[in-house]
Amino acid sequence: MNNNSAQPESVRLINQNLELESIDFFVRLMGILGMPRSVGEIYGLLYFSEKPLSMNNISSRLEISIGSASQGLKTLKSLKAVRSTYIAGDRRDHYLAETEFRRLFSNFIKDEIMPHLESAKDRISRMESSLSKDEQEDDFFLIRLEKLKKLTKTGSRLLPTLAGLLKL
Amino acid sequence: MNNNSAQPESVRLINQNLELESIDFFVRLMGILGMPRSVGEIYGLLYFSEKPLSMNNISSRLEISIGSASQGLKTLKSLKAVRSTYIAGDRRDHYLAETEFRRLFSNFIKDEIMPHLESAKDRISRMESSLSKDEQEDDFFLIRLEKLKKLTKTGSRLLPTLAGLLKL
DNA sequence: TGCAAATTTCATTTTTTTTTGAAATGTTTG
DNA sequence: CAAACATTTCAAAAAAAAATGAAATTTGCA
Repeated sequence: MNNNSAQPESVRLINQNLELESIDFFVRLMGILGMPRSVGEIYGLLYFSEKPLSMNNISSRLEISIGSASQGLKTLKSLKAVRSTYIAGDRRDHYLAETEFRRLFSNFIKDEIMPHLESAKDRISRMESSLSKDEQEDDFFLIRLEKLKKLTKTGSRLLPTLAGLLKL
Repeated sequence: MNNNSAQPESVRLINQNLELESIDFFVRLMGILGMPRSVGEIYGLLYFSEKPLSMNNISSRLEISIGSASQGLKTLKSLKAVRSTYIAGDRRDHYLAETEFRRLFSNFIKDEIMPHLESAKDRISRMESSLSKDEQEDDFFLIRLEKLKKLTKTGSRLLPTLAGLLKL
């Protein structure tokens, strides 16, 4: 069943080890960010690929289904971690890794974290309005609410700044 | 007297709404950090509890198994997000939320992120030594490796600092 | 010390997430 | 325009993660 028959493009020699280490590296990194394995695999493969790869090529090299490849590329595109490139005489899309981690993280924060922080603010408002008369006098509750507000405020200020600090 | 079923301690009125919003809040926050739901539930419950709660109390109020409660408290203890308190005349442990988010995040970074960064460094070394003669001359590979090194270096510098910036 | 309550552990079950694969849809070009 | 290829979508299968619950262990006190 080792029939990966049609590999039309790139019969170049590839540094198998580098590729495997890269995939491993990014599977873990993406894992920390809560992304599925396939997303890390695809990015890791593209990261050290000099030429753009087609979806088919990606899916056969990584031995993942084209469904997974399509889904994973969609995720990576939405994070702008990957971009597609035109290749003359080939109607397929070809993908390249975007290697500016700063932008990558900044998109991640914007897409995956900030929406939570926004809704957290509403939730805190609801907490405040649910306080009974007694609780409104009780420092215990007031202090804890204050801490939550500071947390979300500091978060919304700090996180978008954070990516900027990555001068990569 | 069988005290499994009833709540022996604290028959005080509890602000049900506040509690639910708090649990919701922390389930999501912990979720971002990759923690299971039960961990967020426990912390959310403790966060607005004026008195320390026993494990049994926690598990029955949240309707989770004591196994889950034990496991979740273990995680929270290891992050120092929770501490146990002695209560006279009661041999059970009682838990309180630790509300200094700064320390909480700093422990999270130390326990959950830094180890990955450490092993990333080894992985990058392996990548370097796997480069062929040709690749060692090829800027493409050298630049990408350089970027990975900068990423891990900046990460190990920035992340531990980050928690410190949270003046909460 | 011995016993019972409290807690931890961990094999099993349940739930959630991810992947697959095939059908539907979209796209290019002969 | 149609047929050939390329991509997306999504129900179902597979895999991974979390929760359960009961047995094992630990702890405190009578």
